[in-house]
Amino acid sequence: MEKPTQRPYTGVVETLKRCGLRPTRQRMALAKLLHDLGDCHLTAEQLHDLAARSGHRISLATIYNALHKFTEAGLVREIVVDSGCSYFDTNTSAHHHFFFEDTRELLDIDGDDVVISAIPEPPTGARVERVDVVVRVRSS
Amino acid sequence: MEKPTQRPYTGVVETLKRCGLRPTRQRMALAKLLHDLGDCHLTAEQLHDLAARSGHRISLATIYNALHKFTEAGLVREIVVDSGCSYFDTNTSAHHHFFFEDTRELLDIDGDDVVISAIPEPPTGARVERVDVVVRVRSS
DNA sequence: ATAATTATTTAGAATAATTCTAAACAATTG
DNA sequence: CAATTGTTTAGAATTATTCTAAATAATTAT
Repeated sequence: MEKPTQRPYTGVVETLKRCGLRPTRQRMALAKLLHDLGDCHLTAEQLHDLAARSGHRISLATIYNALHKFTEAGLVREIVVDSGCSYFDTNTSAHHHFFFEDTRELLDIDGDDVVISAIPEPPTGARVERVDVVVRVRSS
Repeated sequence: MEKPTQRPYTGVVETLKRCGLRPTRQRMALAKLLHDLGDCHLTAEQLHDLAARSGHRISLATIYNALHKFTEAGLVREIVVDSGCSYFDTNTSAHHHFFFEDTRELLDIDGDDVVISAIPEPPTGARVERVDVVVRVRSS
C-alpha cells in the first residue's frame, strides 16, 4: 500500500516521467484513476466514462492515445479476448484470464495457477513476446 | 485423404446436412473451398476474396453468416488474437497458436506441443468452453 | 410436380470500435 | 519567456461486422 500524500499526483507524475511520458493533466488523471482502481480490466469506453464520472472531461481519442502509450510503457497490458474490443489490464504481472463469454467479462488467474510445462520453440527469427492463456467459460 | 469423386459436392453436402445446415449453393462452395485448403486461418474478407477468385460471387454478409453457422456446427473454429478482426481456423482439433504480431499471421502449434499441467477450477456456475493458448511472437 | 412454408442470400444501410487529421494547446528546453 | 516539441481535441474517416427487408432458393406437404 502506498502512503497517502498531500500531493495526490506526485506518484503518477514520477511514474509517467520514468516512462518518458509527459505528465499532462489528462495522463495524470488517467494514471491516477487506474492506479486507484487496483487490478481490473477496462475498455477504452469504460475508462472514458469513469473519467467523466470523476469529473475529467477527456476526449475518447486521448483515452486511446494514453492507453496505447501506457501499454508501450508497460503500465497496463492489452488483452485480446473479444474481436469486438480491447481490454486494458492494470495488472501487469504474469497472469492469465478467465473470459466469461456470456457477460464478456474477464477474471484474473494467478500466474502460479496455470502451469505450462512445454511450449515449442518459436520459428527462427521470431522471439516470444508473451504467452496468453485464456480459459473461455460460459454459465452452465 | 478423401477419394476423389465424380460429384465433387457430395462430401460437403453430407457434412452440411449432418450439421443441420441447408446445403445451399453458397455454403457448398465455401465448405468445399475450406475443405480443399486444408488447415489454414482465414478472415471473412480473405475467404470472400478466395471465393471470388474461384469464380463464386458470394456477398460478404453471406460469408459471415456461413462462417458463423460453420462455427456453431464445429466445422471451423473462431480464433481471437487480434482485436481488429476474427480469424477462422479450418483445423478444429485441439491445438494452439503462434501469432506473429508484425504480420498478423497465425501458425498452428500441435496440441501435444503445449502441455498445460494445471488450470484452476472455473468459478461455480461456469463451465470451461475451451482453453486458448496464444504465443505472441515478433521478428527479432 | 406444385404450392406453401421456411430458411437463406443479398445489397446496402447501420453500427461500433478505433484511427486519422490538422488545428489549438500545453509542457519542456534553450 | 520565446521557441520547440509533444499532446489534446473534435470531428471526419476507416474497418470489421451486423442489421434490414426484399428477393430467392431449398424443403415439406399436398
